[in-house]
Amino acid sequence: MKEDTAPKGARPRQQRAIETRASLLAAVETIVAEEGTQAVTTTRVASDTGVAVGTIYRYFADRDAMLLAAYDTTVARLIDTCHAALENLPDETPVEAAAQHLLGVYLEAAEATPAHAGLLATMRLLRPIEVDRSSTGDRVITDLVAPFFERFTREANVNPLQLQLLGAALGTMVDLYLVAPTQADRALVRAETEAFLLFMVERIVKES
Amino acid sequence: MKEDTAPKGARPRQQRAIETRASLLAAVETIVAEEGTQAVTTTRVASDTGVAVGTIYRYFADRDAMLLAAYDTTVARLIDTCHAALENLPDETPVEAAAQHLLGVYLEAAEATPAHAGLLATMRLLRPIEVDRSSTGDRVITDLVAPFFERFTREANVNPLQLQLLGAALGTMVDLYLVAPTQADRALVRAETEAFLLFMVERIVKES
DNA sequence: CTTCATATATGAAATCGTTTCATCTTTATT
DNA sequence: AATAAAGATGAAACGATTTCATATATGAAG
Repeated sequence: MKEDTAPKGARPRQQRAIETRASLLAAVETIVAEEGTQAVTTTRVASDTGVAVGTIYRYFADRDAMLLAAYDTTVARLIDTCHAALENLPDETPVEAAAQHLLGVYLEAAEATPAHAGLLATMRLLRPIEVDRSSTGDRVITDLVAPFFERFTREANVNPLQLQLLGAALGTMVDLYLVAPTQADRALVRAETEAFLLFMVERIVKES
Repeated sequence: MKEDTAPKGARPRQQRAIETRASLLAAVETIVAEEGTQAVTTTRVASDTGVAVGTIYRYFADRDAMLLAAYDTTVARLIDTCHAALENLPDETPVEAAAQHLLGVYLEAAEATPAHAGLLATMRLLRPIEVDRSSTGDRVITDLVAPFFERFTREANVNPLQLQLLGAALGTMVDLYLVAPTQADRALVRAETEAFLLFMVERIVKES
């Protein structure tokens, strides 16, 4: 009996499908970087990648889901870079120095990701802040900031709300850093961001 | 000779037009508050207000412009409330106390504005951060934060970038405050926000 | 109070983007 | 080589945005 075809949300099983999915996300990232989120239309993504429009819907429930997936994969790549850079830190590094190092690495990685600001803004609109204490919409918090504090403050049970606050504020500061037109502006934003980060680190560590 | 009709971007001249424009913006705010930005469609706004769809385009260039205008007017109202509350502060009030007071007033006003978070997120997407040192997209910075520091730090020429940084970070913190589910969460977010504000005030004042 | 220029409003139709779905092709397995 | 499941297709349905030719309302001038 010829049953139904593969379910909608199925993870790709064939190599071909994995490549298709990746090319879709890459196209989204490129378009966002060059022309902004509004230029990301299903027809545009389809023609840029050479697939049919219908194909997009085999990988994402709708356009919004595609944009969110693009944010997640882009940021996941960025976070991997950060984690790799943190591996090299000696275990006895104090939290403050580690935080400064992490910020520097993140800023550098974000600079090399032109779609960063656009995808972040889109994510904020599509996944409005929710405080359910277990999952935030932003991978930067769950995958980078939270693990950082778990590693560097041993006995701590850091308040998730504080982490979200830190992550959200840092996010907007990074945005400003990325769009700063002159080198002097960048330096100023970076200095303020670093100061804020250290301020929050102290508050968080003090409470644990 | 029957020339062309009124230009597109013309400000309303008749009482009728002023009311129409206001009713459109009020409808947008209501829809955002109750069902989110995505529910704001031109047909929906038209039917909610009882005007024809075409009429919307006599007041706004397109749907995005309408949403941005809704943000601006909503926030302008909110800022007026804050300014009124600051009037009553004695002149000799120190900056720190004034800042705390301002924050409290703003949070209270934002709480009474259900469309706040939705419109803010939309504004961030539609008006990406630009650092041209003269105009930011966010009225909270230009109309509230900047005047505050001009009033409370006499000799200061505050760096606009610092103000943007402060405004952007505060904005995300206020978002978190508004969605905090429990009273305890709110209290925590508020305490952190206040601490951050005072931290920044000190940095800004110190440099002037 | 009539006229007339201009402001404001209308809504059907053009346009464009999203989404569905019946059908076709490819892949991997036997 | 046969076959079942995965993957891909693209025309068509749907829905939202936007335009525009036309109609009505307003207020100032006579």
